[in-house]
Amino acid sequence: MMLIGYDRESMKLRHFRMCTIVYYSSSMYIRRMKPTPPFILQYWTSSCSFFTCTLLRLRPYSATATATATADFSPSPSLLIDEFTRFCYQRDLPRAMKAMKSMQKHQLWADSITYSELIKCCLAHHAIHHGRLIHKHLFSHGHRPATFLINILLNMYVKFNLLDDAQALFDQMPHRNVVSWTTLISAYANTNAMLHHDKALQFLILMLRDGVRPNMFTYSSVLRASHGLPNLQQLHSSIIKTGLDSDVFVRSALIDIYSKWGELHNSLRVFDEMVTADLVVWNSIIGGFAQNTDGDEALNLFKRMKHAGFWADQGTLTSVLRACTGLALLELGRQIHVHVLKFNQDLILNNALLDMYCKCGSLEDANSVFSRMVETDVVSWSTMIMGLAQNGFSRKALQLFESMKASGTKPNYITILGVLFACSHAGLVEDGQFYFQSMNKCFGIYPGREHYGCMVDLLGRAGKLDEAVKLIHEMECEPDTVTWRALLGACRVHRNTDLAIYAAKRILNLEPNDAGTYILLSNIYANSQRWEDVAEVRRAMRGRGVGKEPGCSWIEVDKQIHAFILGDKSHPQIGVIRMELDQFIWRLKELGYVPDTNFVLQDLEGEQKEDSLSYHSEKLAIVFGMMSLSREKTIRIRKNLRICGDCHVFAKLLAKMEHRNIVIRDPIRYHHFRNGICSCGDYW
DNA sequence: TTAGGGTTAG
Repeated sequence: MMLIGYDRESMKLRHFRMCTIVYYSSSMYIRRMKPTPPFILQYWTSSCSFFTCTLLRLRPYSATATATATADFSPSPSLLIDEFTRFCYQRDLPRAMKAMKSMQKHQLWADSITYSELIKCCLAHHAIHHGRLIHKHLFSHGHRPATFLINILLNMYVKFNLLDDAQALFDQMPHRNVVSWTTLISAYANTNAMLHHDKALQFLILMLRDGVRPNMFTYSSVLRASHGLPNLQQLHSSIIKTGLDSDVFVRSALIDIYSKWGELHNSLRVFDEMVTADLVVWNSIIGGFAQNTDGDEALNLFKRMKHAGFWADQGTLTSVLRACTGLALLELGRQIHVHVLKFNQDLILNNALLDMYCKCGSLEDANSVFSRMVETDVVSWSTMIMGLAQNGFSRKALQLFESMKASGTKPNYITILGVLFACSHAGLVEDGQFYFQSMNKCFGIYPGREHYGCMVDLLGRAGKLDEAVKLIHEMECEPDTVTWRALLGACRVHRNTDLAIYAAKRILNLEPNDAGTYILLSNIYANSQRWEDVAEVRRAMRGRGVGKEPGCSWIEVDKQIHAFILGDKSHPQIGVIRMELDQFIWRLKELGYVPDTNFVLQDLEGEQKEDSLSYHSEKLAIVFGMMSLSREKTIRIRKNLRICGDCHVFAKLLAKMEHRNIVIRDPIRYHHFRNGICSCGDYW
């Protein structure tokens, strides 16, 4: 390669082939190079073209400079563009940017593809400043880049999450094609803000008015922005009219959005209409059901998928684990764990596995997975902290939180929630207050509704009802039903009827058809022997058509799920189970067990009262577990309602008498019964 | 050049 420059003495363009080059940037000496061998100039990196050079011309084979020619180096346009292009393709961002600066000075531009490579490089390095310089260069000296290239810039701003910059650029575009519109629509649809979703939908209309036809990219993006079912159905009809509903991306987006709106039948319909699905669509539909707490259907689809000849990938297994988690299917979860080992480096999948073990009440397995994970993140730690807290190991949860801080992982909103949950469920009032008061100062996390809910729960359970009410009044955000429910629960435990009625009414103002609150209120009246008020609540429920959800417990035995519903006698072995249960109650009574009739919801007397308690679903499930599972196996039960005080005493005593381990998961927390005590310390 | 699935709470 030769260097080309103007010789200041002759004022002519010269080729310098043999020289020692000393070159400067401003006045600073940078480098000196001797030619080896003479006549052949070593290939110089093109960085020399950006400096004023002093060229020391040498005689052949002479070591002494005989003449000095100082030249203002002025490279040829093609050379500069070639260098720039090379750096862009080499992803050498600093050199490419230098080369671009020189091009800008000489009013030179490379082709669009080269800039797209450079912008990719900026995105990879999150180099926003460089991205803006490229934007400036492309529009410098009145230059007008092609629509293709502006689209790339537009996408760059979107990926940098600079939507205002993207919008400003879009507004300036003289010509917008389907990609320009789709990029902007997709940007607005992908945020969580309602306002942005509205914009995405407005832009779809403007796009149509502009005569630009949406394609599959546009529809698969804009679907995310749909608000409500009518709007979604409208979009779905437009998609069918254009014939784009056969596109797998569009189908997948339709399945996702129908699932998001809880329209699982529509999701399934869209899915079933497909002639063939690829793996991702299967994952969409399985994930849709798993996230909508319809684990049964998710598992059915998983079976169908395997039947159709597909191998599960990380995404599938994560959703299937989530379904197991929701249904508390420990044995199936363990089987999935075997498949997970193939993807043992996948962080999200491992986190789902951790959560499955925690939610199925097997902390030993969760600990074992956690300790073997090569990579952990804030979700892994938070899952473990919450898992320990929910399972009654509050101290361990707090110890783990300290380890997390020591590991350098920054806690997030949910981590703190787990910490407060641990405190509230173990009665650690002072610890809870300390973490709550320091969360903003130490971790920069402002307390949200959920944190206040935990604190109300913490104070309320500890009997500090006045402080709990004071805290609700101090909340910066409006208290919601979760907050009032926490107070209501505390009122029930501490028998504060007046405050309970106040809290319950606040809940019913917000959710007039909430069966749980009516039941809790009726419970409180029943505990205070206010049977007329109980009847009044029942009347209000009937008036509104609100039904009490019957207590239901599930247990997994030999890969089969057995459900026990209060008052339901459909289980094939129900007669034997009831007889066995009566035997256990009789033996326990001899050891001092007295049924706690405070938990009966009806105004019944004597034996009748005791009877309705005897057949609570969890008691039937426990007895069935004892009959079906070998002694060394833990009896694991999932419940739809909170466990009642009588069943709690029953489980504790039975676990001791029969030397069995029993775990009951209710909608809020877990109870591990062993040797006459429960992990919750009777505080729940 | 533009689009798709999976993890922690309630």
